Amino acid sequence: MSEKDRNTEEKIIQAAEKVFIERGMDGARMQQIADEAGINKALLHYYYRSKAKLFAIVFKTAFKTFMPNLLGAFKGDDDFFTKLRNFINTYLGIIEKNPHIPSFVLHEISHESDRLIMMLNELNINIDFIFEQVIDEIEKGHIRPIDPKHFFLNVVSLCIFPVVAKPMVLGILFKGDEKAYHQMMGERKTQVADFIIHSIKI
Amino acid sequence: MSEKDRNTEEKIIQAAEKVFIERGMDGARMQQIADEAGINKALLHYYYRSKAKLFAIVFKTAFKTFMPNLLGAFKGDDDFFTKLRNFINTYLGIIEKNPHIPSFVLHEISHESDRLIMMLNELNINIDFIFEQVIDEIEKGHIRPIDPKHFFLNVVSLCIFPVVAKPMVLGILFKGDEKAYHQMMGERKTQVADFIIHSIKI
DNA sequence: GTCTATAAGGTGATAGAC
DNA sequence: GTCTATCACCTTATAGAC
Repeated sequence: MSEKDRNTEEKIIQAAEKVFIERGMDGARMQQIADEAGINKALLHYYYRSKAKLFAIVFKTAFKTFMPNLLGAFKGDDDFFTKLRNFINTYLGIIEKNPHIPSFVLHEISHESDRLIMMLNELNINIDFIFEQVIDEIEKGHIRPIDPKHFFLNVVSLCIFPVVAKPMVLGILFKGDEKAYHQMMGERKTQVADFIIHSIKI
Repeated sequence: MSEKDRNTEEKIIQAAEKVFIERGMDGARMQQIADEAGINKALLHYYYRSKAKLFAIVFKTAFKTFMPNLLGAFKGDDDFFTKLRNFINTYLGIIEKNPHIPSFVLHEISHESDRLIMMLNELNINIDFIFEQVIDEIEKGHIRPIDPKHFFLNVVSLCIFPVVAKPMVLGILFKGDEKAYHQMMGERKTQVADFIIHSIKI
């Protein structure tokens, strides 16, 4: 594969990412992707046979970003609360750098539960060990009794929702003030962790 | 307006709601809406001139469902915690009955922040009085110090996210078991309220 | 590998008969 | 009001020259 090829491939993927994430599969246009990449439609099909194939590549990458292997934060011998803070810090950091990924993934996957199940199997995600840690902490009397599934769902909800609903949050909570919104999002790492820990710590 | 008109109009709107909410503006097809309504495309355009106009009607209704006037839960003389529980109960109840509305609204609005701002102005939403109540409760020593905006955002996140991310939650937390997912969602009213109140109550 | 031109099929919207 | 037929346009995808 020549240098030129790699550059063009790269340019196409980057353009495709931008357009697909901005407009979704149905709203995206091959023409716009070509324009964004500085080439023409024919070349797009030369490299990636169809819109569907190109989308699949973009989606897969986005999915891995949305669902990174950050469960590692819960491995190791740290204090449970430390691990929790690490998880939240890492995840909010990723989301901060890729703020449009969550809504893209959630929207596109809402019609295609089959693909989701395949991807989940592929990534071999298993979070049972987190549930076990929660139960362990309850038994040790470190945290109050709480259903581990609700607990985990709460953590993730508090991290992801504010970016998925950015337009609403921006409009209602900040009356359109982008700067205020970003400042609030910056505070979120500590705010979310504090909120959760206050809720569960005995 | 004759009885027949009203029935056809009604049928069209219901069909449009189903298709638009399922596939989004870009993914929806007038043909599918016509089929769903048991009529043909021409009649669709006879009643509602264009796809855009029909979509606007559906979206507006969905938006009002997504953002109902449930701030009323925070008015009145009840205990703050009672009001909070009422808010969560009411909102989760609405979401339970319209589980596809949130992701539809959030997705469609992500490209059209102009329309959003207009709608928000139209609905004249003002939640400052909730922030004041939070500050009041802090000063009275009923709840710990917390930024009211973060607090409110947390409440809403915990309510909405689990339905927006249903496919993910279903796949990861419940390995595809729909029944288990619905049972969990049923527990959510008390779980969310308890989680929040544990976090803020002194 | 990259381009222009064009095919092939779909989609929103309208004309016109009933 | 409701239908069939059709237009005009758009979009993906390919053919073929360079």
